Amino acid sequence: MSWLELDTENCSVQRTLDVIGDRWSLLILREAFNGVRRFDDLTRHLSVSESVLSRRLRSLVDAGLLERVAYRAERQRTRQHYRLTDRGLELFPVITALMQWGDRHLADDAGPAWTVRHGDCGHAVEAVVRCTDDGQVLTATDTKTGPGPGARLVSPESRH
Amino acid sequence: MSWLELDTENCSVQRTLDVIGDRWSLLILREAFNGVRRFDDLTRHLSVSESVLSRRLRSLVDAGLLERVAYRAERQRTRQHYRLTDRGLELFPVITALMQWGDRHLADDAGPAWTVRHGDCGHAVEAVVRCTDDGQVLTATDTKTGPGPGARLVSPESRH
DNA sequence: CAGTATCCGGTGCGATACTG
DNA sequence: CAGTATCGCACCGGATACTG
Repeated sequence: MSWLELDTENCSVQRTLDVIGDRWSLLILREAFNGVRRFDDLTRHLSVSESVLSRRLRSLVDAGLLERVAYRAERQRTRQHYRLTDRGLELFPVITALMQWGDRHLADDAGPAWTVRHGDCGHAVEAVVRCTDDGQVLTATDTKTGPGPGARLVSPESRH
Repeated sequence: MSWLELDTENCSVQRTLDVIGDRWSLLILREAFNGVRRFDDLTRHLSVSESVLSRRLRSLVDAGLLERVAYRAERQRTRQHYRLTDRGLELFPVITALMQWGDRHLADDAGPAWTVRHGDCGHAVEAVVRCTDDGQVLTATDTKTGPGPGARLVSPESRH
């Protein structure tokens, strides 16, 4: 028996997708990364109905990715916005990797609609997988996948 | 008017999600990265019905992420498997970033079920966003987002 | 401005049965 | 082993109306 027979029910990819794997969450988060954080701005930027946006925002707040904050600009009335938490900010590589793949494979002839640049120097950014030791950029074939400490076997009843 | 009023319909995140943003595609691809590539192995590893798996595989083949290949091991009969294309392999940062986030925020006490390591040296890998110039690892707040060559305005009728 | 409540419809999914 | 065909249902999302 190889590790290929390990269960994937507790896989982190699956668990993450259970939180943000629906049709709207990642798009809402992308807007939040871009600075669009108010309810009505989100309804304009995403063509999403108010009721759906409301539900998604609540689930993202419940999951600890966004927090609802009241704020008041100088001499203006109080408004609400949804701010990324640290937990939410850590999804930056996910969003960037999705964007990068789309830029490379699905962009218009004109090019991508958005660019993300390093604030300090203005150069483009890239999402990569690296070795934590020497920092070398790795492709899938440079890596080996194996069971981790939480590994479980594929349940017997699903085997023939 | 700021670039916050730019349209996001042609956003690369959205386009990518249109291809792999459903409930199963990324899990199928994760299995493919792990070396699980035959139809019946996939049905055991993912608790997905055969009809759904069939449809998802076809859409992934149509999108050019997988290719269906017949092969024959020594003295065995011909079998089929679904192999990642170059295009599919380039989703490695997406899968890795999702897994990393789940490892950090949603794992069991026991730890994650899987680990991905650099084949040469055995050290763990990480998904990061870097500056293409100096290679510095960046968080969301280190970056600036702006319109790219394919940018479009938010359509007037959706504004008030 | 910032939502909630309600209803309704389509799509995707799962179960089951069947084929080469 | 590697799928396809069919069907029913649940859920998600859209539209609309309404509230503080």
